[in-house]
Amino acid sequence: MESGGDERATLSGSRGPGTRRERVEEREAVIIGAARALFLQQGVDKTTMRAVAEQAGIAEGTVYLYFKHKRALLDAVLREFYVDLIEGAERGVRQVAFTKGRLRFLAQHHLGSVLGEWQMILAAASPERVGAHYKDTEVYRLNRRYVSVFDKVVKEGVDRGEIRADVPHSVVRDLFFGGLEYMFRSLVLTRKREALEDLVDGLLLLVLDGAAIHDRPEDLNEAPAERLVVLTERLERVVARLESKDEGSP
Amino acid sequence: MESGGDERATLSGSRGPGTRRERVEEREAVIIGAARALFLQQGVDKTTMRAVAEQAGIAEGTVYLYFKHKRALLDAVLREFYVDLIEGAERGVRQVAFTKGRLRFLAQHHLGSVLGEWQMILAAASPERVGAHYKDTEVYRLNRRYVSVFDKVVKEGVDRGEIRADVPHSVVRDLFFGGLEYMFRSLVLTRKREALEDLVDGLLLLVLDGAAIHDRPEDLNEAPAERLVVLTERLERVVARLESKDEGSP
DNA sequence: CAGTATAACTGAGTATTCCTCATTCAGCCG
DNA sequence: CGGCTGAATGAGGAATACTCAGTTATACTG
Repeated sequence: MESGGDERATLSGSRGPGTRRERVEEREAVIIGAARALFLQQGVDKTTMRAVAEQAGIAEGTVYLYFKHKRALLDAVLREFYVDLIEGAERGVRQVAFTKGRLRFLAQHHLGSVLGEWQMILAAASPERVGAHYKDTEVYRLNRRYVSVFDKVVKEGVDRGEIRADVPHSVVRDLFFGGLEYMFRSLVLTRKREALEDLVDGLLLLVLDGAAIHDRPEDLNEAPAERLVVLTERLERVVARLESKDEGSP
Repeated sequence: MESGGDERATLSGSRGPGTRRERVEEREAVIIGAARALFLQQGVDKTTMRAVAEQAGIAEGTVYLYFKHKRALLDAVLREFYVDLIEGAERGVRQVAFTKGRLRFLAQHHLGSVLGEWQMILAAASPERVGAHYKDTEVYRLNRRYVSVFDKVVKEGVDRGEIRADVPHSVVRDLFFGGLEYMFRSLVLTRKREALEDLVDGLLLLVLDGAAIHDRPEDLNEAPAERLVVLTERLERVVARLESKDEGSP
């Protein structure tokens, strides 16, 4: 799929920007760029391969020398998109100290990127993506890498005592990214992009503090001994379960 | 689009199941049913109009007498889907008393319905749906009606003092449904459908109580009983972590 | 009941689009 | 300069959404 080898290409290319190999890669990049622009502008479905070729300044058949089908081309575009997204997320997280700030950054970064290129995100989530072989694709792995940036932030937050440990990670993740995706749809629909920061604040407030009202102060001081008893029983049950599981497996 | 009037049709239809009008509507329903089955089974894109016609027992051209294009047919199918969804949601909410229970029902109902017919939900969220004229479509209005069931529950929760009023409604809604959609994707991907109820519990826990830990620094230096409380909370966190790590196998 | 107007239906044909492949082109070596 | 190999081309095949001229079924009238 990725073109034949030709490793013996020398620097002797009198014409063109460099070696044969370099020219091939250059052209691949041109095609991806053309596709990305068109996909973004008019959507994936409405972009014909003819238009991509035209935009790239080559013949239609040539595109198929570089990408087996339209889907492979879309994958390459998605790859570029994800690489940028991941890069930005990792860099930003490194520059912020505490969990809340990191989550705020991730949310803003996600919304900002996605608002610019939402066709990509939708394409990445298109029907076939949910089907059988999705897990074998590179886009899936890229998605995992992106999501893992978030996971790491949460995990560190738990270790620091900033985030509760009794909520399954997968739920936190789904809520965060799912919520973001719906918020971005609302944004696109209402076109009120200036409200982005307020939305992110609302998201954080909700994800961190919840929607319920608790009049807890009394609860906390109520019968500490009772709570310890309950807790001990829970601990014993967990340990028992863990022990029995260890026996069962090698 | 919806066939000519013919309001003067009498009961005199000697053949067929009834009047002309009735037969037309009957056939429309048959087409929608055929399309729904095929869309569900193999996805919208891979379902050809020829296949729909065949399944409905009519010629391909006839389908176009009832639906202007494939998209219109999809809209009709979505309409049916949403009507069922809304009906179920309203009925369930009526039978549950408190906000938390209602939200739990809505989440389970949504996940259950969507797991059965996820192709529909994905189709409803397809790229064009986010574009310019989405707000003019009937699917948009149906979606609003469905979502408004949730909104009403939240609003009542606020009135009763069960739900905080200082979180924007739109954010709660996006978080809830967006989270559900991502959770359902995880479900489809991992195929662990038996975990549905646990997931819903996690969602509610998170949406209602939040992910953050709030310890009160001043408490730390107070009476032993207070410190016991803090200690207990820490223990609880550890237990929860053990328990959640233990999740996944019997 | 025969005749007819009209609604309902049909499927071959059109246009578009993804993709293939026989042919042509361009650069590099002896 | 001649020949060879990889790159590029664009006409053509196949699939599919949609159209329309022709056909059939139905309901109404005399």
